[in-house]
Amino acid sequence: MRYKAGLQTRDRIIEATRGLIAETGLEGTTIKAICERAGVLPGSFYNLFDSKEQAVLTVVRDAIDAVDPDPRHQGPDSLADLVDAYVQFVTEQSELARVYIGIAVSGSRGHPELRGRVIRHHEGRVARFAGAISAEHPEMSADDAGRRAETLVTALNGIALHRVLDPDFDVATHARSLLTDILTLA
Amino acid sequence: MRYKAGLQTRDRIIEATRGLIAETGLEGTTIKAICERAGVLPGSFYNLFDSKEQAVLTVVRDAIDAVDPDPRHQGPDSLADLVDAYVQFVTEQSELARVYIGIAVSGSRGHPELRGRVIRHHEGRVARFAGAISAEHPEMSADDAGRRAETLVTALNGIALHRVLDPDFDVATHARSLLTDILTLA
DNA sequence: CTCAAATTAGAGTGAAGACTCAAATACTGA
DNA sequence: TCAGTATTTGAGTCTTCACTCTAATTTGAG
Repeated sequence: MRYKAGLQTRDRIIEATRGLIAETGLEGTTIKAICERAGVLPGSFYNLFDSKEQAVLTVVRDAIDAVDPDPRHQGPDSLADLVDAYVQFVTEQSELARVYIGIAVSGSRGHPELRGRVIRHHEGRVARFAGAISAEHPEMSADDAGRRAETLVTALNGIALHRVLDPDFDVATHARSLLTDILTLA
Repeated sequence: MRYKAGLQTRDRIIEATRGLIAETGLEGTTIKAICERAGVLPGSFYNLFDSKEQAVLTVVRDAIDAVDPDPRHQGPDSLADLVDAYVQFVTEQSELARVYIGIAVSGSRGHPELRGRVIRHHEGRVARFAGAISAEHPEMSADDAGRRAETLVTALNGIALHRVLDPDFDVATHARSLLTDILTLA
C-alpha cells in the first residue's frame, strides 16, 4: 500500500464494506459481495487486508468514533448541542448509526475489544452530558446530574434503535421531548 | 409430530436454538450447533422443521410475544406495573431480550413480516403506556400522554439495549428514574 | 400383539464461504 | 528509461453450511 492506486482501492473496499454492513448486516457482507461492490477481485482484497474481519473491524471502529466526532473537545457544550449532534449523526449518517447499533447488540460477541470500546465510549459520552447538565443546572447534585445523563444517553440510544427499525421515526422531535422531560424539575 | 417423543425433541430444538441465538447471534446458530446442543441429528431436525429459518422464526416470535406477555388484558395497568413488567422481562429473560433487540436491529432485514410485527407490537405497547399515563394524569392532553408514552417505551428499549452490552447495568434503577423524569410535570 | 406411521440415525450432496497463489501488469523512484 | 516493488488477476483450495435420503428403530392405536 505504497502507491496511490492501493489507497484508492482500500477506500473503495472500506466504503463497500460499510454500505453492505448497513444494508444487509454482517450476514450479507461476504468477500464476494464486497469485491463486486468495490469493483475488485479477491486477490486485491487480500493484498490490502489480512482478513475480512480486519475490514469489518475498521468500519466498526469508524462507526463508533463517528457517534461522537470530537471527544477531546473539552469546551462547554450546551446540552442541546450534544443532543442535536447525536440527532444529526443518527439521521444523516444512518449507515454508520446502523452499524453502531448493530454491533452494540451482536457484533460485540466474540470481540471483547469492541465491547469494551463501546462501553468506554458510552461512559465518556455520559460524562460529557453530565458536565453539560451540571453547567446548566448548578443547583443539581453531581450524582443527580450523572444519573440523568446516563438515563438521557441510554434513552437516546433507544431512539436510534427505533429509527433503525422505522426510518420514518421522528428522531429530532423525540430527542428534544426527551431532553425536556428529563430536565424538567419538579 | 404426533408422538410425544417428537414433541419433546421439538422443545429441545427450540430451546437450543433460543440459547444459541442469544449467546452467539444468528451467525453461530448453525444446524450442526443446534443439533449438538439439542442432542439430535440433522435428520431428526428436518423431520420436525422444514428449514433452519422456521426454527429461528419460531424463537423470534416467542421473544416478541414475551416482551408483553398479556397484550389482551385490557385492565387498568398502573404505569409502574408496566415498567416493572418490562424490567422483569429484560433481567429475568435476558436470552429472549437479546433475541428481541438483536432481531429489531438486523434480523428484520429480509423478513418484512418480522419488522412489521415488531413495529406493530411497539405501537400496541405505546398505546397501553399512553392509557396508563392518561389515567394517572387526567389533566394531561391525550397528545402529550401519547408523546410521553412513545418516548418512555423507546427509552426503555434503550435501557434494554444497554443491558445487552453491559450485564451489570442497573436496569431497574434506570427504568424507575426514567419513569420519574418523564412524568415530572413542570 | 401387531403393524403402520412417526421418529431417529448418520453418511452424503451441492452450494457458498473465506482465503491462497503464481503469473501478469502497473506504478514510481532513481 | 528501467529495475524493483506494488498491485491486480482469476482460477483454485479447503472448509462449512443447509439440507437430503434410506435404512433402522421406536411408538401407540386397535
